[in-house]
Amino acid sequence: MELSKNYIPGEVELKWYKHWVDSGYFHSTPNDKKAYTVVIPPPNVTGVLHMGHCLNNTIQDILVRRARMQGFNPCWVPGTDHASIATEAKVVAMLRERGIAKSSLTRDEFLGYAWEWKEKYGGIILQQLRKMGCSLDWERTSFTMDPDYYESVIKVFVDLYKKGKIYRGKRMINWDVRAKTALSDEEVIHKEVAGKIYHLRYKLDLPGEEYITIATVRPETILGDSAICVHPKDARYKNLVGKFAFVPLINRRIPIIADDYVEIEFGTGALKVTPAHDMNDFVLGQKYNLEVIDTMNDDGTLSEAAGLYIGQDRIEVRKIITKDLEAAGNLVKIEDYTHQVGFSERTDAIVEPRLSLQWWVDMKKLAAPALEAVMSDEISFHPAKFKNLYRHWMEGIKDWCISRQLWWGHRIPAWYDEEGNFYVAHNEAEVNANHPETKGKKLTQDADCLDTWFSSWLWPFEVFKGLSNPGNAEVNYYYPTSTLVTAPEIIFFWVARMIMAGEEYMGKIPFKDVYFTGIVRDKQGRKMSKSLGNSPDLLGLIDQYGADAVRFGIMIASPAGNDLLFDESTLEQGRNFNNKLWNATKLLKMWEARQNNTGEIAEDTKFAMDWFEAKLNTTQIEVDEMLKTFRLSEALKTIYGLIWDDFCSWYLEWIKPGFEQPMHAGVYEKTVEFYDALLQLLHPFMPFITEEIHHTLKTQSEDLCVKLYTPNISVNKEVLNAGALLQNVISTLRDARNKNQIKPKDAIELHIQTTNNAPYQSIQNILAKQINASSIAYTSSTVASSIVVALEKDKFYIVANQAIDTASLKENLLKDLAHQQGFLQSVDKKLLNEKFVQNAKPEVLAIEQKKKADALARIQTIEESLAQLG
RNA sequence: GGGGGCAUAGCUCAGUUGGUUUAGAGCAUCUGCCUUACAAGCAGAGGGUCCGCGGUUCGAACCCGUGUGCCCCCA
Repeated sequence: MELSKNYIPGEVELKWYKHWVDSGYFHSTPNDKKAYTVVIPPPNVTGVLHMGHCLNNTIQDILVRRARMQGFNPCWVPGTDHASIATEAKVVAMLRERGIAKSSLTRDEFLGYAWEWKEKYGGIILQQLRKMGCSLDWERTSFTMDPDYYESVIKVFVDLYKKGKIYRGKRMINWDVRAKTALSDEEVIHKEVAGKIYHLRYKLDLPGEEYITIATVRPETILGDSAICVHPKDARYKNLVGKFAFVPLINRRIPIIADDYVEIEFGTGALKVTPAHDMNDFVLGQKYNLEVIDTMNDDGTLSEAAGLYIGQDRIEVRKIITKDLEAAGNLVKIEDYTHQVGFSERTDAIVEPRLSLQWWVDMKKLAAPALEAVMSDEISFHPAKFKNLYRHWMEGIKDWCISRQLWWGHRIPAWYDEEGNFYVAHNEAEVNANHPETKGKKLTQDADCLDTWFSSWLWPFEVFKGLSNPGNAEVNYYYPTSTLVTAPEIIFFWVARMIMAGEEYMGKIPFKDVYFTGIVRDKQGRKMSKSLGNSPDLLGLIDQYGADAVRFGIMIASPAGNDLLFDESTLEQGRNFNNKLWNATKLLKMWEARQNNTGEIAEDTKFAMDWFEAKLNTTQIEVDEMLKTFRLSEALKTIYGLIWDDFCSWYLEWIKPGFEQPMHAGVYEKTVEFYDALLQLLHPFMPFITEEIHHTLKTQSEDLCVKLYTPNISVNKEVLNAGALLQNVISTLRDARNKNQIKPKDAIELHIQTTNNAPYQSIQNILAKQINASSIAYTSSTVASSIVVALEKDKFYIVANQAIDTASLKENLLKDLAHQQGFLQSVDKKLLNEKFVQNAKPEVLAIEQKKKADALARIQTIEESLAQLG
């Protein structure tokens, strides 16, 4: 078989992915093996694959493929999230392009368009995951708005309401006065605006004409003031705390309170507190039990509660009230002031903070067991540093606002009668059944949807219908899942809440390990984002480098627990690695065609085989350990080094027959076995090329994808050390050749002066081949006219047909000598320190003594060599 | 404002309970090689105030304090 010059990934990837899926390798059903379950963090249904997904899903695929090869029954569940806000925004934008306003549609008409959109674009991201090689069980593809899933979300809402864990309450939200809807933070665009800051004085409730002056950018909101706040350490106001002041124009008497929230330096250091119209003021209001006076209607005009200017728009009122304040003598001064103002993404109206009735989940009780699960390591976080963060958040947890003023999502199962009473139930019929007084009355369902995360927190069990079909065989088998791989920024949004839901509804934690990936940044460390345009086109990269190379590139640059600085050069490194693997394959195929079965295997070839076997075994153990502790990047680096350096650069060169010489069949067979083992180790990281080469090497009875992996745990340490010595000698002698400008083609004669010939004799042929020596001899005395090299306690004399550069030889030896002497000094410093000798552990002492002996021996060797040079 | 994290070679990172030959790897750089698998390669080399300061200890990259710089989350 003729193999191409370079490895070409495209067709190979398509071929094997299809084969794996057709063979049913990715589909799991419960059996007597141990389950290894992973649920994908469901990407937004309208999303397209970006670098974050690439990293996240590569990691999951590595874990899942590895589990498959270890004999688990792995199940990796794919799916998508309906992503209410993001999707609704896209649908609204699409409609706008077609000239259709959302406000002109009924709810059902709008949802019709949304579903149409979902059907059209919803599958794209799942197709892209196939290109990456992800071994997902496609027969289990789930969606957070599948009919069963939808029902389960409603069920959970009703259940939590019944348990008293869901309630209705007022909350500060971003209000769009034009669209008359709440906005999520993501929908508010902050712009810098040149405005004014107004200094206003409030008369104090004290004898005489005393005032306190505050600064505000929104003077019209003073009508909703319920306190003035100063910093407790502010000397100017210390004696006013606990006194009262009057709101100008309406003369409401409000307290002066102290809180270190106030910045002393800002404005006058006195803050007017308007709990109904400012986020931070609302918090202060709750803390100090202040009155909440909502002075604004939903269209931005002032309400009855304002007392003045009722029905006029707040922007107009700002102008009028300024004049009235001036007339009343309350206006101290107006200054120019540039500040951030929020605008509605959709209507461009200035967003007003406003109180609104919302649905809430009472988190305190849900959080307690979820906190305990992580603190006790029942669930392990990797890296563990996220435990602290998690604890801090869970201990100060706030209630969760779950209602959203959107149509795309799970509609809140609450019905209102015309008197404003509300009833929570699965459907209207159930409301009537539970509350007979509602029969015949007009009931209206709550118009809002639930927060997307209120459905995603059920993901780990509802993908197995754990709620819609409780106790079914699948959920019993696959739940709890094994490992969750996700981004740290959703530790609270998603991870914490899944733990709560798991405990609440399954009575069990949802996963045992959570691996937090880093954030993908560009070379300059900037987060990848659409607006910066620094997000590369992933599919383009796969086309250019191949999926394996992309997986390699992203993993090699992902230190565990750190962000990933994406740089295309690592993909290039991945492509080069593909090519290296390909070339090694070509070499083996060449040897296969030129085998010879006669005669004994040479001593040094046997040594090479023993050495590589030991190296392979010991590295497999290391890699296992790294993968167990989720150090995936290190594991890949280790495998990369094992293949490139140990296997290709050392081992293959050591066993390589002379020019046009045959390869011993026994050696060939063993080498193919080694290579296959390497491919297997690498397979979870680079599945396509490894499968391809596995089958190129020879006719296989099974695919690598499902081949069981059993590492050999016995390691021959002695042969490992002998190999390391050989490598060291080869490198040192090659260096000496280089430094003396001996051309690679020129052969040398080598004389070794040592007290122990044995270690060299078994590897003599390898040594000769690797340093291009025509002969190797042993000597007990110095060799004249040679290049002398000192290594460990031995000396090597290189005789070459070449003038010897004594000066540079001497320089090298002197440098080495200085180093050894410095080292000896540092060891002596310890050994001559009585306290060290008294306190150090005996084994540490022994090590230091050995270091000293070694250093002395080496110094002697170097000095002898120097003496010889004269 | 509250909380968390990080700082080791030009870059990205390892460095386990403080002692493992006066700190290791990959990439990049430099030198020499078109050597019969591979120039997308081979062989070799250089490169460090372990962020600053102070402390604990016989001994600190590692532990403690402090300063500086960067990053993230929440409001």
